[in-house]
Amino acid sequence: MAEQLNMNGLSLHDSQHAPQQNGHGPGPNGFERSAYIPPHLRSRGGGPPAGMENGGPTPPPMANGMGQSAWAPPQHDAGFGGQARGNNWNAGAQTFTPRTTGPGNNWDNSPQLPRGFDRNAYGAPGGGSGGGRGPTGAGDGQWRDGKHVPGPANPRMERELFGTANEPGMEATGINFEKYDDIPVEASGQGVPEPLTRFENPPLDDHLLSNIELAGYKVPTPVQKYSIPIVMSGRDLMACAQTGSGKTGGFLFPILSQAFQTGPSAAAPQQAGFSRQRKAYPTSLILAPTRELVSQIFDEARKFAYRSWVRPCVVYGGADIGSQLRQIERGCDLLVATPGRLVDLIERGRISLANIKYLVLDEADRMLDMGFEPQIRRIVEGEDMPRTDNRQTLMFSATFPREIQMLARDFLREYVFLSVGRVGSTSENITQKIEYVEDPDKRSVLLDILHTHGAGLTLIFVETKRMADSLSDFLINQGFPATSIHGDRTQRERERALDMFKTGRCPILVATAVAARGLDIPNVKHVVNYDLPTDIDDYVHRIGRTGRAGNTGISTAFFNRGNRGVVRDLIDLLKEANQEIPAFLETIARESSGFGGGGGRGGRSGGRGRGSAAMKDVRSYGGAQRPAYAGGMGMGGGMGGAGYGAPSGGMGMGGGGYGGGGYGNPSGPGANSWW
DNA sequence: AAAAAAT
Repeated sequence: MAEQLNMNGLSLHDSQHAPQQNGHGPGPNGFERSAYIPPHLRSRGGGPPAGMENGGPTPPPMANGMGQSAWAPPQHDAGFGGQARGNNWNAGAQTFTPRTTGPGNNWDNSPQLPRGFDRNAYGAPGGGSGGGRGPTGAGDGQWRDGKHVPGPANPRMERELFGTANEPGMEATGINFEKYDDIPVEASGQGVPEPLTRFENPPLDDHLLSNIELAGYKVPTPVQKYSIPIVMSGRDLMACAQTGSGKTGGFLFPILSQAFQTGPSAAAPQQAGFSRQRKAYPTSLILAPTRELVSQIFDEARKFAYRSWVRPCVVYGGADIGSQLRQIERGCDLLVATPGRLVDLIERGRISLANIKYLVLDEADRMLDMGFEPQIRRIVEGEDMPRTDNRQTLMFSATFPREIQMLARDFLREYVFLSVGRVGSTSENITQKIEYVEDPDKRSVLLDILHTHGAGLTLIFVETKRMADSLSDFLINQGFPATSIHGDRTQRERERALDMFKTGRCPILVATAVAARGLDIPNVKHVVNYDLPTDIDDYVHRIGRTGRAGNTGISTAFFNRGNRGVVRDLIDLLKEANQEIPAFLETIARESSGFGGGGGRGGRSGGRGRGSAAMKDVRSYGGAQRPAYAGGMGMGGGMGGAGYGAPSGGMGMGGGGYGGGGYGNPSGPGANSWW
């Protein structure tokens, strides 16, 4: 049972080994159940606000009616390598992150105290690290006497972490890195460190290097070349990069490298009055918008934390919270989370952010789109997270619209701005076809395609959840091995669908936007945009599910007049990627441009610059406080892939050029919905 | 407009 804490295992097995956590048991959980208040109803009138943010001396014992209680149920895994880890932290004052105060490289890892932080008190409450055999299996090492003592090799674990993942995806061999070398990267800011060229130079931690090798990564991707030295030198980072660029490694490598070398950070001061502290104090927190993405990042973290003292954990909604709680208790140094579930766990008093040294916001623009801003702000600013001076913050976002600039201003400190060109758009690994198909004909055209391109994984994107269901039902009725993934399916169904797809047992997956971004599914042969998205960036993300890592892929999009909103962007994109442009696209583009004085395009340009918003360091245009948004939209100078998106001429023109932009709501604060 | 996410 101590195996499998990977995501899938977590959700698939939870009902088996956690019966009493699910409600009707005696003790804590029965209590939990009856006291449960839905998150969105909490702290509105009624219930006392969580009065323990600052670790006040006498927090109410049941601040939220749950958690924090003294009863501490028996740990069923206690026999498996000791109970709560935490006895090995007497290693002297180690600081986790040398946060250099000035710019420049700092490759020696001499511990420095973060500014204004005195961390000599080593209370090491229950959440600590120690000899326990982490159930994640990823980190079996220890931090002992100021040294990193990696755990023993574990062939079975190696197969699980590195082997099987690579079999279908041929990830371990033959990665075509030439593709990556074409990706332009631009860094700006004060004292930007030199990019590295190889993982070994300047050196990452040896143990990390051995894990990187196990994973089959040979050369850093362009993002990694820049981000690794930036993070290692203690700087904050704002990176405009998309999935597929290797950004997960871009933040995991430097974070883990430093963690391996400097050991656990001091634990937060013990809160008075709590003898059984079951709170975890992670040192790294990674937030991402979707459960699948979080799961994927966690899987990567497990690989690179293999045999180390670092215990990665993952929490997200839709899965049994009980098993996640137990996982956290066994050690939680690097936490990957969706915002909602994390807030929940913080409210339950099970996670403290007081020890965070590294905060990563992945797909930040996506998180804002999904309405996570209040929760993110709460996590970053409204709980016990160290302030910007005492942590390192890395933000990744595909785009850099005003809202993200605001977040960057509030969350980052003297950040380095990194702009990474699109992967895929300029590469010719993907053959993009656009077919004119009226809505009622889509099904039969799809059948033709499936018959023609029989072999290989086919990913079909639709706009709505209902369509995802009905189309997959239809395909199944037609005898195709299809399944679907969308937000109304249960987490278990989602994971199962994804797994069936990845393993090829179900090589046709019908998906909504939930799968459009971030998901790394190796070996997708064909992406079908059954319904085109209204945002060209979504299109780029979707087709980016194929042609990955140097493989070739095909993309087919069904286009009709209902999609004329994206026709301009689509043409530009196809041009840029050296793809054939069907005549009907040009025709419809001409029709549309005469339409209401450009109203069709006005929304995008006059709005808040969604989509391909500038991947540009706004600070050079008047500082981060007042993003000179409409000013410098010249689309990141020299960035590949920046040529499309905003209409030629950029934002500056967009506002004035179109008279008709009645709904153009020119980027006032909070101009969130413009349709 | 749709999707996602804390129950």
